[in-house]
Amino acid sequence: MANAYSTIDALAALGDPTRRAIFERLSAKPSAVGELARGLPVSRPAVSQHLRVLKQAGLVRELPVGTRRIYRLDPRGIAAMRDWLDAHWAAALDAFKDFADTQADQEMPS
Amino acid sequence: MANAYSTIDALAALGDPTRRAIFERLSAKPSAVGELARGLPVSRPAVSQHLRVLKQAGLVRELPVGTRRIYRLDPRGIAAMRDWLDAHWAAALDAFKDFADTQADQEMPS
DNA sequence: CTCATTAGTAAGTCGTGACTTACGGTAAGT
DNA sequence: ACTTACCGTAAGTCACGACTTACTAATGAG
Repeated sequence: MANAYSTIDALAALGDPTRRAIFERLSAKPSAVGELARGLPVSRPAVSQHLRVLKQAGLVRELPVGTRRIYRLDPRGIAAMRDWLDAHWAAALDAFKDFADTQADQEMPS
Repeated sequence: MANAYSTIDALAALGDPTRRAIFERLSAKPSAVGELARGLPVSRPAVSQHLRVLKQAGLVRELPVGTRRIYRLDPRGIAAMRDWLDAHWAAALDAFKDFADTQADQEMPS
């Protein structure tokens, strides 16, 4: 089943600051692993491991070109996260409305 | 400065699975700490600590009622995350377009 | 056919943070 | 005033994961 753009994995992946940095750099420009590592305070293998996590989370796609692997963001993973956020945002608004009504009922029973 | 609805903190906060569970329960219904803990596989102090992180991330608001503290989601924190995602999503699309053009130029120089 | 460049993997270290139990503090009920 | 219920904080433990330094593999150039 590998990855199905599950928001769960995406949020866990972006929980790490280094992965967020990689994510932001890729949003500005698709890049190879070494290129990313040169602009970050971690080693190249570390970047490689982070990219694997991001890929499994459905946030990143890779395409090999020669001996290099160009990584770019996967809009589908981002869209899945946004849908998840929107759903809970809407649910929270509804739930708070019900909650407020209940409170009002308790304080003004009639 | 406390919290300013920074997406950075919000993503880090939702990176933890227990905090995501709390977040989802609060989206369905504002709840007190003990009520949340009763439905989760962790102790009440653990829930308390998670709620503090969520609050500092701008994702949650609390209102004291008697000896209890009712927690509910803060739409502003969610909106900040969504804006961040949308910005990077748009940037990624533009960057990929430029990237594709560059690739085409390199393969068909004229 | 080397040699150089790029990148993923293995193995091991180490700090962080997610948990626990114990405690103190506040509000409501009797 | 005493008890009960609810909650945050302190302190300490422990596992996980984010790093590192090897090593191996694959592609391109000379």
